[in-house]
Amino acid sequence: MPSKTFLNLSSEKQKTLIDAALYEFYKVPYTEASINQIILNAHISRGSFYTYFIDKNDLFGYLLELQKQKVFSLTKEVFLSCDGDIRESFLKLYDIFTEKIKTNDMALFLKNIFLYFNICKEKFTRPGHAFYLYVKPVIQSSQLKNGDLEFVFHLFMHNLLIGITEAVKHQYDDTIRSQYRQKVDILCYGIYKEENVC
Amino acid sequence: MPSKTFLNLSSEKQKTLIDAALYEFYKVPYTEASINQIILNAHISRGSFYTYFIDKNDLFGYLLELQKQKVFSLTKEVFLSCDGDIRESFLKLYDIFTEKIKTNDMALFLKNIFLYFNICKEKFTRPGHAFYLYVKPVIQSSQLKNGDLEFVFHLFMHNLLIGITEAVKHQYDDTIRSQYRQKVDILCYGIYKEENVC
DNA sequence: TTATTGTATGACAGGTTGTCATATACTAAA
DNA sequence: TTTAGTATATGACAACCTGTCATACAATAA
Repeated sequence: MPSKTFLNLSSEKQKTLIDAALYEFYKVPYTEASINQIILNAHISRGSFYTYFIDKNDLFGYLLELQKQKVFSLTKEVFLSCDGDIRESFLKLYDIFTEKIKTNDMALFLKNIFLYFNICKEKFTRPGHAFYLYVKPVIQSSQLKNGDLEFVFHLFMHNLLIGITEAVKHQYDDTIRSQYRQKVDILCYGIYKEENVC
Repeated sequence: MPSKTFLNLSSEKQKTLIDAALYEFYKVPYTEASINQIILNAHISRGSFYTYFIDKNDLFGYLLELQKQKVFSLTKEVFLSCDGDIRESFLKLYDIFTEKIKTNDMALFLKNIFLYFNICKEKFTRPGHAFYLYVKPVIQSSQLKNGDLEFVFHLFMHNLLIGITEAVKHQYDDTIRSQYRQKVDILCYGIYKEENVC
Protein backbone atom coordinates (compact mmCIF):
# COMPACT_ATOMS: atom_id res chain seq x y z
CA MET A 1 0.00 0.00 0.00
CA PRO A 2 1.22 3.50 -0.74
CA SER A 3 2.77 5.64 1.99
CA LYS A 4 1.06 8.62 3.56
CA THR A 5 3.36 10.80 1.48
CA PHE A 6 1.87 9.45 -1.72
CA LEU A 7 -1.70 9.90 -0.53
CA ASN A 8 -0.90 13.50 0.43
CA LEU A 9 0.09 14.19 -3.16
CA SER A 10 -2.26 16.13 -5.42
CA SER A 11 -4.52 13.81 -7.36
CA GLU A 12 -2.90 14.85 -10.65
CA LYS A 13 0.49 13.80 -9.38
CA GLN A 14 -0.95 10.54 -8.14
CA LYS A 15 -2.65 9.92 -11.44
CA THR A 16 0.52 10.55 -13.44
CA LEU A 17 2.35 7.83 -11.55
CA ILE A 18 -0.58 5.44 -11.61
CA ASP A 19 -1.01 5.86 -15.35
CA ALA A 20 2.67 5.31 -15.97
CA ALA A 21 2.52 2.15 -13.88
CA LEU A 22 -0.63 0.89 -15.60
CA TYR A 23 1.03 1.40 -18.95
CA GLU A 24 4.18 -0.42 -17.94
CA PHE A 25 2.29 -3.40 -16.54
CA TYR A 26 0.18 -3.47 -19.66
CA LYS A 27 3.19 -3.36 -21.98
CA VAL A 28 5.35 -6.08 -20.44
CA PRO A 29 4.89 -9.10 -18.18
CA TYR A 30 5.03 -8.44 -14.47
CA THR A 31 8.51 -9.87 -14.04
CA GLU A 32 9.87 -7.64 -16.79
CA ALA A 33 8.12 -4.49 -15.64
CA SER A 34 10.76 -2.02 -14.53
CA ILE A 35 10.50 0.70 -11.92
CA ASN A 36 13.09 2.57 -13.94
CA GLN A 37 10.73 2.74 -16.87
CA ILE A 38 7.81 3.80 -14.70
CA ILE A 39 9.59 6.71 -13.02
CA LEU A 40 10.88 7.77 -16.42
CA ASN A 41 7.36 7.97 -17.81
CA ALA A 42 5.98 9.56 -14.66
CA HIS A 43 8.78 12.14 -14.55
CA ILE A 44 9.59 11.52 -10.91
CA SER A 45 12.89 10.70 -9.31
CA ARG A 46 14.01 7.31 -8.16
CA GLY A 47 14.04 8.52 -4.57
CA SER A 48 10.48 9.79 -4.75
CA PHE A 49 9.20 6.48 -5.93
CA TYR A 50 10.67 4.72 -2.94
CA THR A 51 9.07 7.18 -0.56
CA TYR A 52 5.70 6.27 -2.11
CA PHE A 53 5.95 2.50 -2.45
CA ILE A 54 8.09 -0.24 -0.97
CA ASP A 55 8.75 -1.99 -4.27
CA LYS A 56 7.15 -3.17 -7.50
CA ASN A 57 4.91 -5.64 -5.77
CA ASP A 58 3.62 -3.00 -3.41
CA LEU A 59 2.74 -0.77 -6.35
CA PHE A 60 1.08 -3.61 -8.22
CA GLY A 61 -0.97 -4.50 -5.18
CA TYR A 62 -2.23 -0.94 -4.98
CA LEU A 63 -3.25 -0.83 -8.65
CA LEU A 64 -5.07 -4.07 -8.06
CA GLU A 65 -6.88 -2.60 -5.08
CA LEU A 66 -8.10 0.26 -7.24
CA GLN A 67 -9.71 -2.15 -9.71
CA LYS A 68 -11.03 -4.65 -7.24
CA GLN A 69 -14.18 -2.81 -6.33
CA LYS A 70 -15.26 -2.78 -9.97
CA VAL A 71 -14.82 -6.52 -10.19
CA PHE A 72 -16.69 -6.99 -6.94
CA SER A 73 -19.78 -5.08 -7.93
CA LEU A 74 -19.92 -6.43 -11.46
CA THR A 75 -19.82 -9.97 -10.10
CA LYS A 76 -22.62 -9.30 -7.67
CA GLU A 77 -24.69 -7.72 -10.42
CA VAL A 78 -24.30 -10.79 -12.60
CA PHE A 79 -25.30 -13.07 -9.76
CA LEU A 80 -28.42 -11.00 -9.19
CA SER A 81 -29.36 -11.17 -12.86
CA CYS A 82 -29.02 -14.97 -12.75
CA ASP A 83 -31.13 -15.46 -9.63
CA GLY A 84 -28.01 -16.46 -7.77
CA ASP A 85 -27.43 -19.59 -9.83
CA ILE A 86 -23.74 -20.45 -9.75
CA ARG A 87 -23.59 -22.18 -13.10
CA GLU A 88 -25.41 -19.44 -14.99
CA SER A 89 -23.46 -16.73 -13.23
CA PHE A 90 -20.05 -18.11 -13.95
CA LEU A 91 -20.89 -18.81 -17.57
CA LYS A 92 -22.06 -15.23 -17.92
CA LEU A 93 -19.11 -13.75 -16.03
CA TYR A 94 -16.71 -15.26 -18.52
CA ASP A 95 -18.51 -13.61 -21.43
CA ILE A 96 -18.85 -10.28 -19.71
CA PHE A 97 -15.26 -10.01 -18.57
CA THR A 98 -13.77 -11.12 -21.87
CA GLU A 99 -16.04 -8.67 -23.66
CA LYS A 100 -15.00 -5.83 -21.36
CA ILE A 101 -11.35 -6.64 -21.90
CA LYS A 102 -11.76 -7.06 -25.65
CA THR A 103 -13.49 -3.73 -26.12
CA ASN A 104 -11.12 -1.98 -23.73
CA ASP A 105 -14.08 -0.87 -21.72
CA MET A 106 -12.07 -1.61 -18.60
CA ALA A 107 -8.60 -0.36 -17.89
CA LEU A 108 -5.76 -1.92 -19.82
CA PHE A 109 -4.60 -3.12 -16.49
CA LEU A 110 -7.41 -5.63 -16.14
CA LYS A 111 -5.87 -7.46 -19.05
CA ASN A 112 -2.80 -7.81 -16.93
CA ILE A 113 -4.64 -8.97 -13.88
CA PHE A 114 -5.90 -11.85 -15.89
CA LEU A 115 -2.74 -12.48 -17.86
CA TYR A 116 -0.53 -12.60 -14.82
CA PHE A 117 -3.13 -13.58 -12.33
CA ASN A 118 -0.90 -16.21 -10.83
CA ILE A 119 0.81 -13.33 -9.09
CA CYS A 120 -2.38 -11.83 -7.79
CA LYS A 121 -4.89 -14.65 -7.77
CA GLU A 122 -4.55 -15.08 -4.05
CA LYS A 123 -5.82 -11.57 -3.55
CA PHE A 124 -9.01 -12.56 -5.35
CA THR A 125 -9.50 -16.16 -4.43
CA ARG A 126 -8.06 -16.64 -0.97
CA PRO A 127 -10.70 -18.03 1.35
CA GLY A 128 -11.87 -15.61 3.99
CA HIS A 129 -11.55 -12.79 1.56
CA ALA A 130 -14.06 -9.95 1.56
CA PHE A 131 -15.01 -10.84 -2.00
CA TYR A 132 -16.94 -13.91 -0.95
CA LEU A 133 -18.68 -12.11 1.89
CA TYR A 134 -19.75 -9.44 -0.55
CA VAL A 135 -21.30 -11.84 -3.06
CA LYS A 136 -22.52 -14.52 -0.65
CA PRO A 137 -25.94 -12.97 0.10
CA VAL A 138 -27.02 -13.32 -3.53
CA ILE A 139 -25.83 -16.89 -4.09
CA GLN A 140 -28.63 -19.43 -4.43
CA SER A 141 -27.48 -22.50 -2.51
CA SER A 142 -30.63 -24.56 -2.03
CA GLN A 143 -29.93 -26.75 -5.08
CA LEU A 144 -26.39 -27.45 -3.99
CA LYS A 145 -25.07 -30.42 -2.07
CA ASN A 146 -24.09 -29.69 1.47
CA GLY A 147 -20.55 -28.44 1.75
CA ASP A 148 -18.40 -25.41 2.10
CA LEU A 149 -20.00 -22.77 -0.12
CA GLU A 150 -17.07 -20.43 0.27
CA PHE A 151 -14.76 -23.12 -0.96
CA VAL A 152 -17.01 -23.81 -3.95
CA PHE A 153 -17.17 -20.12 -4.77
CA HIS A 154 -13.41 -19.80 -4.81
CA LEU A 155 -13.10 -22.91 -6.91
CA PHE A 156 -15.35 -21.38 -9.56
CA MET A 157 -13.63 -18.03 -9.26
CA HIS A 158 -10.27 -19.66 -9.73
CA ASN A 159 -11.57 -21.47 -12.75
CA LEU A 160 -12.91 -18.20 -14.14
CA LEU A 161 -9.54 -16.51 -13.75
CA ILE A 162 -7.83 -19.37 -15.55
CA GLY A 163 -10.47 -19.26 -18.27
CA ILE A 164 -10.10 -15.57 -18.91
CA THR A 165 -6.32 -15.82 -18.82
CA GLU A 166 -6.55 -18.43 -21.54
CA ALA A 167 -9.08 -16.37 -23.47
CA VAL A 168 -6.80 -13.34 -23.55
CA LYS A 169 -3.80 -15.44 -24.49
CA HIS A 170 -5.63 -17.10 -27.37
CA GLN A 171 -7.41 -14.05 -28.75
CA TYR A 172 -10.83 -15.04 -27.43
CA ASP A 173 -10.83 -18.25 -29.43
CA ASP A 174 -14.18 -20.01 -29.40
CA THR A 175 -12.74 -23.39 -28.48
CA ILE A 176 -11.24 -21.83 -25.36
CA ARG A 177 -14.68 -20.55 -24.50
CA SER A 178 -16.29 -23.93 -24.91
CA GLN A 179 -13.50 -25.52 -22.89
CA TYR A 180 -14.33 -23.12 -20.10
CA ARG A 181 -18.01 -23.99 -20.31
CA GLN A 182 -17.11 -27.66 -20.25
CA LYS A 183 -15.13 -27.14 -17.06
CA VAL A 184 -18.02 -25.32 -15.46
CA ASP A 185 -20.26 -28.26 -16.25
CA ILE A 186 -17.76 -30.67 -14.79
CA LEU A 187 -17.66 -28.61 -11.62
CA CYS A 188 -21.46 -28.59 -11.56
CA TYR A 189 -22.29 -32.14 -12.52
CA GLY A 190 -19.07 -34.16 -12.22
CA ILE A 191 -17.47 -36.59 -14.62
CA TYR A 192 -19.03 -39.82 -13.43
CA LYS A 193 -22.23 -41.20 -14.81
CA GLU A 194 -25.22 -41.08 -12.47
CA GLU A 195 -24.87 -44.04 -10.17
CA ASN A 196 -28.55 -44.71 -9.56
CA VAL A 197 -30.58 -45.00 -12.71
CA CYS A 198 -34.35 -45.01 -12.16
CA MET B 1 17.67 -27.70 -24.34
CA PRO B 2 21.41 -27.83 -23.84
CA SER B 3 23.82 -27.36 -26.73
CA LYS B 4 25.87 -30.15 -28.26
CA THR B 5 28.86 -28.70 -26.43
CA PHE B 6 27.23 -29.39 -23.10
CA LEU B 7 26.28 -32.93 -24.00
CA ASN B 8 29.86 -33.58 -25.12
CA LEU B 9 31.06 -32.72 -21.64
CA SER B 10 32.12 -35.47 -19.27
CA SER B 11 29.26 -36.59 -17.10
CA GLU B 12 31.00 -35.30 -13.97
CA LYS B 13 31.20 -31.82 -15.45
CA GLN B 14 27.56 -32.02 -16.48
CA LYS B 15 26.56 -33.18 -13.04
CA THR B 16 28.41 -30.35 -11.33
CA LEU B 17 26.46 -27.76 -13.28
CA ILE B 18 23.16 -29.57 -12.91
CA ASP B 19 23.61 -29.92 -9.17
CA ALA B 20 24.49 -26.26 -8.81
CA ALA B 21 21.38 -25.35 -10.79
CA LEU B 22 19.15 -27.69 -8.80
CA TYR B 23 20.43 -26.17 -5.61
CA GLU B 24 19.85 -22.62 -6.80
CA PHE B 25 16.32 -23.34 -7.96
CA TYR B 26 15.66 -25.08 -4.69
CA LYS B 27 17.00 -22.21 -2.62
CA VAL B 28 15.18 -19.28 -4.20
CA PRO B 29 12.07 -18.72 -6.32
CA TYR B 30 12.52 -19.07 -10.06
CA THR B 31 12.44 -15.34 -10.70
CA GLU B 32 15.17 -14.74 -8.16
CA ALA B 33 17.38 -17.60 -9.26
CA SER B 34 20.57 -16.14 -10.67
CA ILE B 35 22.86 -17.54 -13.32
CA ASN B 36 25.68 -15.72 -11.57
CA GLN B 37 25.13 -17.79 -8.47
CA ILE B 38 24.91 -21.02 -10.44
CA ILE B 39 28.16 -20.53 -12.32
CA LEU B 40 29.83 -19.54 -9.08
CA ASN B 41 28.80 -22.79 -7.42
CA ALA B 42 29.59 -24.84 -10.50
CA HIS B 43 32.99 -23.19 -10.91
CA ILE B 44 32.53 -22.43 -14.56
CA SER B 45 32.88 -19.17 -16.39
CA ARG B 46 30.09 -16.94 -17.52
CA GLY B 47 31.01 -17.57 -21.15
CA SER B 48 30.88 -21.33 -20.74
CA PHE B 49 27.41 -21.22 -19.35
CA TYR B 50 26.15 -19.41 -22.39
CA THR B 51 27.71 -21.96 -24.72
CA TYR B 52 25.71 -24.62 -22.89
CA PHE B 53 22.33 -22.98 -22.45
CA ILE B 54 20.49 -20.07 -24.00
CA ASP B 55 19.29 -18.63 -20.71
CA LYS B 56 17.79 -19.46 -17.33
CA ASN B 57 14.57 -20.74 -18.81
CA ASP B 58 16.42 -23.06 -21.15
CA LEU B 59 18.32 -24.53 -18.22
CA PHE B 60 15.18 -24.90 -16.14
CA GLY B 61 13.42 -26.64 -19.00
CA TYR B 62 16.25 -29.14 -19.21
CA LEU B 63 16.18 -29.91 -15.49
CA LEU B 64 12.46 -30.44 -15.83
CA GLU B 65 12.97 -32.82 -18.71
CA LEU B 66 15.30 -34.90 -16.57
CA GLN B 67 12.61 -35.36 -13.91
CA LYS B 68 9.65 -35.79 -16.19
CA GLN B 69 10.12 -39.45 -16.94
CA LYS B 70 10.00 -40.27 -13.23
CA VAL B 71 6.70 -38.46 -12.86
CA PHE B 72 5.34 -40.19 -15.95
CA SER B 73 6.04 -43.70 -14.82
CA LEU B 74 5.01 -43.16 -11.24
CA THR B 75 1.66 -41.82 -12.41
CA LYS B 76 1.07 -44.80 -14.65
CA GLU B 77 1.98 -47.16 -11.84
CA VAL B 78 -0.55 -45.54 -9.53
CA PHE B 79 -3.26 -45.78 -12.16
CA LEU B 80 -2.52 -49.47 -12.59
CA SER B 81 -2.73 -50.06 -8.86
CA CYS B 82 -6.15 -48.34 -8.80
CA ASP B 83 -7.62 -50.29 -11.70
CA GLY B 84 -7.54 -47.11 -13.75
CA ASP B 85 -10.08 -45.31 -11.60
CA ILE B 86 -9.54 -41.59 -11.92
CA ARG B 87 -10.81 -40.63 -8.50
CA GLU B 88 -8.80 -43.23 -6.62
CA SER B 89 -5.71 -42.54 -8.66
CA PHE B 90 -5.68 -38.81 -8.14
CA LEU B 91 -6.36 -39.13 -4.44
CA LYS B 92 -3.44 -41.54 -4.18
CA LEU B 93 -1.13 -39.46 -6.38
CA TYR B 94 -1.45 -36.54 -4.00
CA ASP B 95 -0.36 -38.65 -1.05
CA ILE B 96 2.47 -40.31 -2.90
CA PHE B 97 3.94 -37.13 -4.33
CA THR B 98 3.71 -35.17 -1.11
CA GLU B 99 5.29 -38.08 0.73
CA LYS B 100 8.14 -38.29 -1.77
CA ILE B 101 8.76 -34.59 -1.48
CA LYS B 102 8.51 -34.61 2.31
CA THR B 103 11.00 -37.42 2.73
CA ASN B 104 13.31 -35.99 0.08
CA ASP B 105 13.10 -39.25 -1.76
CA MET B 106 12.90 -37.25 -4.96
CA ALA B 107 15.30 -34.54 -5.96
CA LEU B 108 15.00 -31.22 -4.19
CA PHE B 109 14.08 -29.89 -7.54
CA LEU B 110 10.70 -31.60 -7.54
CA LYS B 111 9.77 -29.33 -4.69
CA ASN B 112 10.43 -26.48 -7.01
CA ILE B 113 8.47 -27.91 -9.86
CA PHE B 114 5.46 -27.88 -7.63
CA LEU B 115 6.20 -24.62 -5.88
CA TYR B 116 6.70 -22.72 -9.09
CA PHE B 117 4.66 -24.91 -11.31
CA ASN B 118 2.90 -21.93 -12.87
CA ILE B 119 6.07 -21.52 -14.87
CA CYS B 120 6.20 -25.10 -16.00
CA LYS B 121 2.67 -26.40 -15.66
CA GLU B 122 2.11 -26.16 -19.39
CA LYS B 123 4.87 -28.67 -19.94
CA PHE B 124 2.91 -31.15 -17.85
CA THR B 125 -0.70 -30.33 -18.55
CA ARG B 126 -0.88 -29.00 -22.07
CA PRO B 127 -3.34 -31.04 -24.13
CA GLY B 128 -1.75 -33.20 -26.77
CA HIS B 129 1.21 -33.81 -24.55
CA ALA B 130 2.93 -37.17 -24.47
CA PHE B 131 2.00 -37.51 -20.81
CA TYR B 132 -1.63 -38.20 -21.54
CA LEU B 133 -0.82 -40.63 -24.32
CA TYR B 134 1.46 -42.48 -21.96
CA VAL B 135 -1.15 -42.88 -19.22
CA LYS B 136 -4.27 -43.16 -21.38
CA PRO B 137 -4.16 -46.94 -21.93
CA VAL B 138 -4.59 -47.59 -18.23
CA ILE B 139 -7.43 -45.14 -17.59
CA GLN B 140 -10.77 -46.79 -16.89
CA SER B 141 -13.36 -44.68 -18.72
CA SER B 142 -16.45 -46.85 -18.85
CA GLN B 143 -17.98 -45.22 -15.74
CA LEU B 144 -17.42 -41.74 -17.08
CA LYS B 145 -19.85 -39.53 -18.92
CA ASN B 146 -19.09 -39.08 -22.58
CA GLY B 147 -16.66 -36.29 -23.19
CA ASP B 148 -13.08 -35.46 -23.89
CA LEU B 149 -11.06 -37.81 -21.69
CA GLU B 150 -7.82 -35.97 -22.42
CA PHE B 151 -9.39 -32.76 -21.23
CA VAL B 152 -10.62 -34.42 -18.05
CA PHE B 153 -7.19 -35.90 -17.41
CA HIS B 154 -5.50 -32.52 -17.69
CA LEU B 155 -8.11 -30.97 -15.44
CA PHE B 156 -7.32 -33.48 -12.71
CA MET B 157 -3.61 -33.14 -13.33
CA HIS B 158 -3.84 -29.40 -13.04
CA ASN B 159 -5.77 -29.78 -9.84
CA LEU B 160 -3.14 -32.15 -8.52
CA LEU B 161 -0.36 -29.67 -9.26
CA ILE B 162 -2.24 -26.93 -7.44
CA GLY B 163 -2.90 -29.27 -4.54
CA ILE B 164 0.71 -30.26 -4.12
CA THR B 165 1.85 -26.68 -4.47
CA GLU B 166 -0.44 -25.78 -1.62
CA ALA B 167 0.69 -28.77 0.39
CA VAL B 168 4.34 -27.79 0.14
CA LYS B 169 3.55 -24.18 0.94
CA HIS B 170 1.58 -25.12 4.04
CA GLN B 171 3.86 -27.82 5.39
CA TYR B 172 1.57 -30.69 4.41
CA ASP B 173 -1.23 -29.42 6.58
CA ASP B 174 -4.11 -31.85 6.88
CA THR B 175 -6.79 -29.31 6.03
CA ILE B 176 -5.02 -28.69 2.73
CA ARG B 177 -5.18 -32.39 2.06
CA SER B 178 -8.86 -32.59 2.78
CA GLN B 179 -9.47 -29.52 0.63
CA TYR B 180 -7.76 -31.33 -2.20
CA ARG B 181 -9.89 -34.41 -1.68
CA GLN B 182 -12.97 -32.21 -1.62
CA LYS B 183 -12.01 -30.74 -4.96
CA VAL B 184 -11.50 -34.17 -6.44
CA ASP B 185 -14.99 -35.12 -5.31
CA ILE B 186 -16.43 -31.98 -6.83
CA LEU B 187 -14.73 -32.81 -10.12
CA CYS B 188 -16.10 -36.34 -9.88
CA TYR B 189 -19.64 -35.75 -8.68
CA GLY B 190 -20.35 -32.05 -9.10
CA ILE B 191 -21.81 -29.50 -6.72
CA TYR B 192 -25.50 -29.82 -7.61
CA LYS B 193 -27.83 -32.22 -5.90
CA GLU B 194 -29.01 -35.14 -8.00
CA GLU B 195 -31.81 -33.85 -10.17
CA ASN B 196 -33.82 -37.02 -10.44
CA VAL B 197 -34.62 -38.63 -7.16
CA CYS B 198 -36.08 -42.12 -7.46
C1' DT C 1 54.06 -29.33 -37.63
C1' DT C 2 50.46 -26.96 -39.02
C1' DA C 3 45.55 -26.09 -39.76
C1' DT C 4 41.16 -26.66 -38.02
C1' DT C 5 37.82 -27.20 -35.00
C1' DG C 6 35.99 -27.37 -30.29
C1' DT C 7 36.00 -25.34 -25.77
C1' DA C 8 36.95 -21.84 -21.96
C1' DT C 9 37.57 -17.29 -20.37
C1' DG C 10 36.60 -12.76 -18.12
C1' DA C 11 36.19 -7.98 -19.29
C1' DC C 12 32.58 -5.26 -20.94
C1' DA C 13 28.23 -2.64 -22.01
C1' DG C 14 24.06 -1.86 -20.55
C1' DG C 15 20.58 -2.95 -17.64
C1' DT C 16 18.43 -3.49 -12.93
C1' DT C 17 17.23 -2.26 -7.70
C1' DG C 18 17.18 0.03 -3.13
C1' DT C 19 19.63 3.51 -0.15
C1' DC C 20 21.08 7.71 1.58
C1' DA C 21 23.08 12.29 2.29
C1' DT C 22 21.65 16.35 0.76
C1' DA C 23 18.64 20.07 -0.98
C1' DT C 24 14.48 22.27 -1.26
C1' DA C 25 9.74 23.43 -0.07
C1' DC C 26 6.32 24.21 3.13
C1' DT C 27 4.31 25.35 7.80
C1' DA C 28 3.85 26.97 12.21
C1' DA C 29 5.56 29.19 16.13
C1' DA C 30 8.43 33.20 18.18
C1' DT D 1 9.56 38.45 9.73
C1' DT D 2 12.56 35.29 11.20
C1' DT D 3 13.42 30.95 12.77
C1' DA D 4 12.79 26.15 13.60
C1' DG D 5 10.93 22.06 12.28
C1' DT D 6 8.88 18.92 9.31
C1' DA D 7 7.53 17.03 4.76
C1' DT D 8 9.02 16.09 0.24
C1' DA D 9 12.32 15.62 -3.79
C1' DT D 10 16.61 14.47 -5.71
C1' DG D 11 20.27 11.87 -8.21
C1' DA D 12 24.68 9.78 -7.25
C1' DC D 13 25.96 5.47 -5.51
C1' DA D 14 26.86 0.52 -4.41
C1' DA D 15 25.72 -3.73 -5.56
C1' DC D 16 23.73 -6.64 -8.20
C1' DC D 17 22.14 -8.68 -12.72
C1' DT D 18 22.41 -10.49 -17.93
C1' DG D 19 24.21 -11.59 -22.60
C1' DT D 20 28.14 -10.79 -25.84
C1' DC D 21 32.49 -11.07 -27.81
C1' DA D 22 37.39 -10.94 -28.79
C1' DT D 23 40.67 -13.69 -27.25
C1' DA D 24 43.16 -17.73 -25.44
C1' DC D 25 43.73 -22.40 -24.98
C1' DA D 26 43.20 -27.38 -26.01
C1' DA D 27 42.60 -31.29 -28.93
C1' DT D 28 42.53 -33.55 -33.15
C1' DA D 29 43.30 -34.47 -37.97
C1' DA D 30 46.25 -33.53 -42.27
